[in-house]
Amino acid sequence: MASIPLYKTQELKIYNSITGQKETFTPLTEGNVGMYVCGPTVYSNVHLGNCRTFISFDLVFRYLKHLGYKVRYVRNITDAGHLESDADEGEDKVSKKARIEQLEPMEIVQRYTLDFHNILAKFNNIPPSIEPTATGHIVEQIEIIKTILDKGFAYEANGSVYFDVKKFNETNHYGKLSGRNIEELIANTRELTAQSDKKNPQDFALWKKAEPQHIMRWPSPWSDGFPGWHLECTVMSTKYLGEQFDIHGGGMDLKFPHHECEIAQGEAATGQSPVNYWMHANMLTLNGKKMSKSTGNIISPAEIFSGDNSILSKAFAPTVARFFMLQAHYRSVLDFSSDALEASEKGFIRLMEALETLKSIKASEVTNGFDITKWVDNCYDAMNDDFNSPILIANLFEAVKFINTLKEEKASISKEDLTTLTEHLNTFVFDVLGLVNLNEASSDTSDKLSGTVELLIKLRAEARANKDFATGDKIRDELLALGIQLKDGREGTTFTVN
RNA sequence: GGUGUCGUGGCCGAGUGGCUAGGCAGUGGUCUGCAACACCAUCUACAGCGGUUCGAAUCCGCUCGACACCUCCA
Repeated sequence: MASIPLYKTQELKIYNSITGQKETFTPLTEGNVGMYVCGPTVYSNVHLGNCRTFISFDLVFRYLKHLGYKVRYVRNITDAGHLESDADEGEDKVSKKARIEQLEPMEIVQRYTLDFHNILAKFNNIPPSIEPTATGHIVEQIEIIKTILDKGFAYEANGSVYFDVKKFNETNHYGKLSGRNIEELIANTRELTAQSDKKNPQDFALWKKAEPQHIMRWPSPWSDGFPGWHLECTVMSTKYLGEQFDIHGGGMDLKFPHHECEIAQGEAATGQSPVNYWMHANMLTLNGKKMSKSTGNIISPAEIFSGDNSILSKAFAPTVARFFMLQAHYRSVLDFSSDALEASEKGFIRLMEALETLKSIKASEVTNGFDITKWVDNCYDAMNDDFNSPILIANLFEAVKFINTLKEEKASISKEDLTTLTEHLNTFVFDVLGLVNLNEASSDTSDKLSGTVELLIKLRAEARANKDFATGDKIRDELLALGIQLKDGREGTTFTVN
């Protein structure tokens, strides 16, 4: 791994959603980072929009690790299906799916947890350090409800326990993360239905009494029921990272009410705000609208990999989709389209080919045509500026241009600089961005393949030497039709497989 | 209706008070037996209208438009 310039490691800035500013990152414990990211509710297949968020935080995880931090990354699995709406009636999403598919709720959970892991692995995400489940932490959730009740920030009503937002707001600020105030919320919330147990519409459930038909239920001091959605993240983040920790991430759509409620719960239980840096990843859109399970405006990773969707012109490798996403900043909305993905794929291939080319570059006495030190600085500056992967990638393409110029022998590089360039380029491409070289992925068959193609290249070279261009072109064109492209250079002919 | 974000060239997407983002596509060259690849050069920009400023696409105001949240969602 490439060494990090010492003066660069202390310059990381993170955009903190709660202050709306980029702040210099200072962890609570020097050298260590605690990071929590809200995971999925596992009641259906993960879609590409979900994946973008987890790829964004995978980038954060990878870069923090690259900077030398010891990172504990906690990401939950929500397997206690929560209600489909805030109304008191309503079906639990996991139970509903279980009923429809005639399965046990935990079979649903298992199926979609496996899908989630499988897809994220295809995108080359590094698994989190701890991946706790909501149902595995019912006891802890009951305990924290007791604490919040003791502190007077919650009340029991008819077997359910609700967080008293109005009471909390007397001493704290409910709405500090999402920039709201309670008067505004009251003015914009519909009236409670007559049968609600809540004192105020803004109150949210910490514990819900289960209706008789509700399958997923646990005993508690208040009723047989299930915990509120916001509570699990409070419990699992603080259990594994402490009452206060460094980074809390999640999708932009979780900012309100989910993360707002987490802050309220944490402050109510401990008197301290739980999180130092809030990070929110922006949405992936399709046709200009947010991808969303409930509206069905989604495309699945499996469809990307197979090309099996009418909006796709072809299939795309997971790493190409990842590269496409990393070409946009994580806080920007990114619109998905087949054209955009194709453009990314071409750029990605050019990047990978330059990495291959670099392996055969010979060092000279001096470097001419490129400032390696400045380039390394630029790469770190990009990532230190709130994980700006698009700028990093732009810098990588500057290196690509230089490498191709070296190949043409129109520039030169010293031995030392060649080492620096190679190490840093590989580090940024593979370790930090988490991209995968497609040619190396299928190394099993590649020996036989390359042997075969080398033979054809030799035959073509003989034909061309004899001015038999028809045969030479036939070999070239038919290989191209198979996805194998021959490249004639001054050192002979090479090939790439698409 | 409330809150917030944004509107960049053919497409995708960065960034910025004066200094080329980058990728894809296009055009003209170099290379080649012809190509492809690569390289060099190059053309399309900062929604509109005002204001601040020596200077704004970048700051401020207004208008128009888009999106997100205010109900489950990454």
